[in-house]
Amino acid sequence: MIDDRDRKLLALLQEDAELPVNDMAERVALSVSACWRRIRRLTSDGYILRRVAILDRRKMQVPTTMYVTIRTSDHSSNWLENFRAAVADVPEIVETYRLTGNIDYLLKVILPDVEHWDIIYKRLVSRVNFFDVSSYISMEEVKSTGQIPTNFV
Amino acid sequence: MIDDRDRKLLALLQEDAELPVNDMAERVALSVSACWRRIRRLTSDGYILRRVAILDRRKMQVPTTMYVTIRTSDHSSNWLENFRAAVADVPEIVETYRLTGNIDYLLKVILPDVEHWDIIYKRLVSRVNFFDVSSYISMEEVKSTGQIPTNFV
DNA sequence: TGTGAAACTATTCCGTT
DNA sequence: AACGGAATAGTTTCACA
Repeated sequence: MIDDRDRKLLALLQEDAELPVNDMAERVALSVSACWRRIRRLTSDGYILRRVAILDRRKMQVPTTMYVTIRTSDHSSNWLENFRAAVADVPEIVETYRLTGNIDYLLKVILPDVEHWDIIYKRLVSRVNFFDVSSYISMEEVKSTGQIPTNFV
Repeated sequence: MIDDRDRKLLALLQEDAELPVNDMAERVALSVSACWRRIRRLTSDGYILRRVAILDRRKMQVPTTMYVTIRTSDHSSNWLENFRAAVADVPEIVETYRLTGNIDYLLKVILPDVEHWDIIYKRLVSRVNFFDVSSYISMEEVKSTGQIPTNFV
């Protein structure tokens, strides 16, 4: 189990994984070694999965976000496997969820521009059959914390 | 502008931001100093925004993902400001996009369990008026790379 | 562009509570 | 079991060739 200090450390690391242990130790009122041991434990216990760099979408020339809802009439495991493989092969599709309700799948797609979706779309439908594919362009990112909630009010 | 080596470095850093410069240098066939200078440039030019820790959702007791579509009949800037503030105040809402088409907003919500959505829902509707709120539970994360595409086939 | 030394950080060790 | 302090090991950073 983790305590409030651990939670605080995890929140800090979610914000900035480059903070020196020294600084983190100060923020949670611990010695460097105690703090370091906690971080090691949180890592080996699997709370911290990895540390990654966040890149600038505009700089990387992929500023466009689209969401795509998918409905299928074929609910066989064969179809799913096929779909899964197709989705895995397209780097522009960064997230895919199977949902409850009248939408079967939701894709998040990251693209250089809206027109590029057509290429991806064609690549998908050439490999998988769909009953319905509806796409929504993101006009504005109102909120985006890459962080999971660590505390609850 | 960035070249193929830069692109490779960025891809590596997106995968694992803890790699020592030494290792990265080997992977792109560069000297440590040359590689280090590239990384510094990529950072100061804003390609690399920051480095963050990725936490385990299950370990953190928030395994549930929901997507919520929102439609409003009030398109005033006042409503938007109100909505934006409400969304900002809820840590469980990790992403919010304004979309084209018949869905106005799409929320991604991270929760301890499905039941918890009711609490969030009540908190939202107490502050903002909605025309329609539809929620979809994620049954399965089919794909999720926290990475933006760095190269195109 | 590369070398190597200085500066900074992470990590381990050990005695204490 | 977990802490703090001190010693050690490893990386990053940068001046200079």
